Amino acid sequence: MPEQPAGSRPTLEAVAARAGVSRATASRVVNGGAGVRRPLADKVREAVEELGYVPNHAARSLVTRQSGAVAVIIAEPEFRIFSDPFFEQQVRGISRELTAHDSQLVLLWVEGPGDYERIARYLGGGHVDGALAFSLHDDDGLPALVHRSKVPTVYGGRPGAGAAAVPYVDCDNRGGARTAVRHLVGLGRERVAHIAGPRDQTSAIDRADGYHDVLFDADPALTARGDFTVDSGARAMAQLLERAPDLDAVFAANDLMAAGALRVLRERGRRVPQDVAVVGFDDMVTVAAAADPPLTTVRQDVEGMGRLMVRLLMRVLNDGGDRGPGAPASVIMPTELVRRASA
Amino acid sequence: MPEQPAGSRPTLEAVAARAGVSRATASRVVNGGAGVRRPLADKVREAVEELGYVPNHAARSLVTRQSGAVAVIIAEPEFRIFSDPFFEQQVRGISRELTAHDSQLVLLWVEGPGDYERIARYLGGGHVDGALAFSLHDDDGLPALVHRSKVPTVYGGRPGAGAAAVPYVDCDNRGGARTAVRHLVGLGRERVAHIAGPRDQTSAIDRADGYHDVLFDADPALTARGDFTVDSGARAMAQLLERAPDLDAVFAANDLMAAGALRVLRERGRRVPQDVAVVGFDDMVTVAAAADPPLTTVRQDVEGMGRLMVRLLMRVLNDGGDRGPGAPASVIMPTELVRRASA
DNA sequence: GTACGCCGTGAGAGCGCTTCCACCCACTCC
DNA sequence: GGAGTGGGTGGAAGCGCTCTCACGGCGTAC
Repeated sequence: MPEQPAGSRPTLEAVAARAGVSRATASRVVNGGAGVRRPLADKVREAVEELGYVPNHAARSLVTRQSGAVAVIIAEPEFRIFSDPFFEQQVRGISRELTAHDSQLVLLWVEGPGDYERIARYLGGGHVDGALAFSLHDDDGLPALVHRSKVPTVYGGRPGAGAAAVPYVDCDNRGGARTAVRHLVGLGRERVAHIAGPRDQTSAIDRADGYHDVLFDADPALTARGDFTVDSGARAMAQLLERAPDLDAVFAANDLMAAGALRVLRERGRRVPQDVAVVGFDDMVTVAAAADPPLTTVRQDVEGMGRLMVRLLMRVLNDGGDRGPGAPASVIMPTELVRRASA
Repeated sequence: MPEQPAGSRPTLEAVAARAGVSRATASRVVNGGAGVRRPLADKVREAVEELGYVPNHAARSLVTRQSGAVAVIIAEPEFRIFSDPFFEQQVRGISRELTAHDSQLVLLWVEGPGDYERIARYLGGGHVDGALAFSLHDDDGLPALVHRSKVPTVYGGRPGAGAAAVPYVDCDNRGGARTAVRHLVGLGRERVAHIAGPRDQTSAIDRADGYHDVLFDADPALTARGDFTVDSGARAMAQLLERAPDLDAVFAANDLMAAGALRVLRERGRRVPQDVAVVGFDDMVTVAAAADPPLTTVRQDVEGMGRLMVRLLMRVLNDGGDRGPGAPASVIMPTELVRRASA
């Protein structure tokens, strides 16, 4: 039965009094108990239990100068955000790992460049110990801004060439693309087309590079560009069909565009996979498995990437500013080809 | 050119010194400046600017006993989380509105019932001023737990009968369903089937109720149940076709199940909408518009619901514990029928 | 011309916690 | 047996902020 003054939570002071020790000792026990003799420590823990003591985060944070929170900066352009469970899985991974590190997740949703000022102020305000951000377009100003705020940050996805050398976590876009294209070639396809993503996104670039790694002398007519949306995939497919009616396979830089391609192929009477084999990328749950026919695609462990981002950040945070053995290396995660009916 | 001791951020003290006023006055200006004469206030603001002063949140929070943060509790079962941009939009709306209220968004991802303990401790710890949660299944223990923590909370989605009377924001599931079914009837359809959602989710129940509002004497053979996934929709459709081969329309309780239904109808050679008209619910971007044929569906303003949740919470927070004119009423938002090709 | 009141300002206490430092008490070593 | 050592403990100083309260100066009313 707690016996503090009603309406307010018990303080360390109260715990100390009840345990018959000083506040200093009580504090030590609450924070792990190193250097406190057993019987005393037990008495304190008992008092904590009885009083239902929960440390006041603000007070602790005030003196330790640590917030115990990490900002997750979301700045995806709308078209991607709304149509992509990707984000969700990644945040889930981040959340899980953060919990394991006793840290809180503060979500910062960026409403376009006009909002950067606010983000900068927030980060500069010392509300969070570190930040996790996602790389977008090459010309985005966010990374520079985050960098200036001095808050340790780890990126999801390889930042564009413009950005400074920052730790990031990405999947092996290029290798995954190679696997996809090799699979198509292994199926005996001889005219493998590529529906590429936006020029200014590293994931799209890397996937296109993977395509060219395998098909280094590919006919330029076999490549069309989309913007990662279903419609753009459909348009690209239509273009390709016009430019190269003899194509017998398509590697799309993501599942959404592959779905668009599938639609156009069906409309034009091309059978998948008999006439044209199709491979996507991402293994987006709602899209790939639900497509008709179900999509063969390249899977990446998005949740795992989220977790890894947190681990990397924690390492940076623990190394402190001492720059340890250099900034922690970035991590590239493997991908996996998921075979379904489309190729 | 800031002139504080290197490495540490300027404090109010520094601002006050530079402006030649007391810390108290500086504080007043920083917090709106009420009751401070113009010239002094200007001097303080100038000092703030020059020093690049940002208030220390922990210190402020320690004395005001307010965190300026709101928890968003996510506890969806996996199947839904992964396949539903719903969550994303809602969080986006919440984030936007929270920003407008100068509050931070702390994301609490619940990893199943075993994780409730942690959530309770966090909420009880006074880290947040309020919470936003989503109602799930009737038998979920979370609402009770949140309620016990005394943290003011607003729900997204009408909580089940078991929950106490809590403020919530929901869309007009029942009315939307009525509109959908009336549309089908208006098209001249005479055998309108329903693919219902899980029994223990209020949204599914309300949508089924809407169906029965219009078709109060509907043939029970015309209703099959799914669990809001694509596959379950397909299974339900197959069942319906078997039980009532003469059906000429289907109202599915969500778009995912409608997509599953579409697939089965196509496989069985039923033309949509000529033979069977199909209406979904939610207007899920990736699903409804991308379906073949594009899905006629009921749209709800998910982002708007998110924003409303925040406004409701802010009202509760501002009314304080004084219980004002009773707990704020819940809000039901209108829905809208989006006509595409499937009906 | 004096008394009263009010508004604007500053001094200072204190929010709950961590942590430095001094102290004390074994215990060991000469 | 006395001095030195070291680990365990408590006292107390802040961390940076808000807010109460006392004070001083000016305006108004009598």
